[in-house]
Amino acid sequence: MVATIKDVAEKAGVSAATVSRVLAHKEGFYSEVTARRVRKIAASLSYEKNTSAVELVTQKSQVIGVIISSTKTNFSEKIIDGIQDEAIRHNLSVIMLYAGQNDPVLQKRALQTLIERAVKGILVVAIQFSDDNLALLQGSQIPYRFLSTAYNSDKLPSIASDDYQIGYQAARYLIKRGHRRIGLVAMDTSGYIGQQRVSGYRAAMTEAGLSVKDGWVKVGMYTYEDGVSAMAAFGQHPDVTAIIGASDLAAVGVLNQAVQFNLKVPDQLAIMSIDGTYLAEIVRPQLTTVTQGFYDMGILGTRMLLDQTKQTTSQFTPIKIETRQST
Amino acid sequence: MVATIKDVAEKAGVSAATVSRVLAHKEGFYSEVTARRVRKIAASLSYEKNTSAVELVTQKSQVIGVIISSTKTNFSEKIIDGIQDEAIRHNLSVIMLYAGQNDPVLQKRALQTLIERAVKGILVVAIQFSDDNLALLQGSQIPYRFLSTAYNSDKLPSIASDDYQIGYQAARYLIKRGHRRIGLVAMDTSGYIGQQRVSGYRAAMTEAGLSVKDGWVKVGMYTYEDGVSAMAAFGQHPDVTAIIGASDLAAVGVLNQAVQFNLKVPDQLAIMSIDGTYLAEIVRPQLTTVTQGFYDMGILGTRMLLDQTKQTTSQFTPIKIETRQST
DNA sequence: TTGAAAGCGCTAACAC
DNA sequence: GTGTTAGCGCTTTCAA
Repeated sequence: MVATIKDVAEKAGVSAATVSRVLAHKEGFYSEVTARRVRKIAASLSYEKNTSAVELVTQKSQVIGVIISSTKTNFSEKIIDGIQDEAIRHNLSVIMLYAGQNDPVLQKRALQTLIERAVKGILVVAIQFSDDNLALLQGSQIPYRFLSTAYNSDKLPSIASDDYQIGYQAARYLIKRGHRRIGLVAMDTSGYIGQQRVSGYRAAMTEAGLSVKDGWVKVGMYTYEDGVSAMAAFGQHPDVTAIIGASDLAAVGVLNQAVQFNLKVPDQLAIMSIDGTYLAEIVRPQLTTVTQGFYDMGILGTRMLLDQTKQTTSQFTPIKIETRQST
Repeated sequence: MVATIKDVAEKAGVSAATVSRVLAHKEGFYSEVTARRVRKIAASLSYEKNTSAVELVTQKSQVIGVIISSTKTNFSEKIIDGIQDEAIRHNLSVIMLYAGQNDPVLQKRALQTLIERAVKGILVVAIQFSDDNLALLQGSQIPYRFLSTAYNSDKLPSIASDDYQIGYQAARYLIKRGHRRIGLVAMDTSGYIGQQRVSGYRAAMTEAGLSVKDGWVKVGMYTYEDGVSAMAAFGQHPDVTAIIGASDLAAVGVLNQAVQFNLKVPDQLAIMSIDGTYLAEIVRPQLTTVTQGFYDMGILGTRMLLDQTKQTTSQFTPIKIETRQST
């Protein structure tokens, strides 16, 4: 059997309360002498606090839960780094749960695990919840925040990039460089993010007096394969001179297929991507990107979770364009 | 306030015991009529079980904990997929905790979080624990298993690739293709894995009557940058005709630096990598790899965690060589 | 088929 | 400084 606080108390010749106080560092509630004895015995017994009991009686937890998708786009890592770093600063533990990309059952499972544990807050990374899971989350009384998933309404607190601006800035950047025929590929236009980006892109085109031909916008799910097949659809002699990939991975797909077609990048075809993960830097040519502030999303999200007063305010983290070799 | 079992019981006009039985699906302990009423009221109150209380009283948990490193080599993802899939099959929840790569403090923090929660089992992925953390884990009475981290001794249950074989097979593959001067790069020889791989590599060389020159083995920490600088150290006119990278990422570093030197891959320099993640397939030329069975490690690790009888048996998952364009 | 009661391990008044 | 006591929300005998 695992040692309990009682075992320690008994062996140390004190009450459980005293042990509790010593182990919780409640300064000034015990003498150094007892403290030392208690600590020694606790260690010798391999005593570990039973968190279930602690949380049950204190009615609070020092844990924040993060729900992430097992997505193939790889930016979550940076968001998580941000969350971790900020959580450590506040002396909180972070537990992460996987939920499939668009699987309501897995989402619910992850969510429920967190709610039942009454975590201090929930961060949902890059996942769009189904309606009933959203209701479950909202009914739970637990502070939450969506990272990198803007919902259509401002009623849901989220931290993300301004996806309209992403589309707009990317297109504008290419237009400024002389491109007039620009493709946008692998975007999931069934979601808000994709819709916003396409809108931004269209706005930039229109603003420059350019029209968008049918076929220039190719939808997908941000994957590598979507990039490949989009480029394949454009063919060996694409009628665009530049393509924006919906993610770094998708852009690499475009790039590889373009090379396959013997197209010189960036001379015959410019490629730009969205995200700005390490991938953009390790492929050749390196990809010019609209880089998102993922790390900051993690930091900010964690901070806001703890600051109840700001619960419903959504926020954008800044984006920036990093010029590399592909444009 | 959040609704408790008592609230539900009261409103349903039954005892807490009955509510508990209904909600835990203890067949045959209640009538369908009460069950229906209880369920309806529970839902209307947004009642959620308090897991702390459940675990406190039942003394067990349906959760397995996974400790992962925030490493830059990116294979953990597949291991985690395996863990998830197998866990779902057993109706278990999985929570993941980050621990820095080699930071005993973060390791301890993660470990403690898990131990205090009395999880059903702990899986440690790609992390080498410090001695005291190892002691902490072993003293906890919780089943555990190391994935992709073989320890020097067979006393610690682990599931990993046979790293000696990885080094041996990789070198042998290249030797068979006619290479006689082969480099090995970015391996961390302060750890067991790196040591084993180097031994295997040396054995294959010796077996073929080849000697290993000073400078052919360059150490590192499996990173992209290590690959780059190793290749830089070999220079524009390397005295090897093939290089084995310690990870896919490291091999990409080698590749990029080689291309920078205007070396044709694979004609002037063959490159091979270890891991076999998606990276190897999306770079050009695609990398020939010693592919590890990461997904299977996850599956197997989870399964063995639950099967106490096999607790201390270590096991290897098979490796295979996938020929691609870089050799 | 249901209820009463005990108790899991811990913390936090409150008393001394 | 330290002990006593009550009770967090739940499950599980035991009794009815």
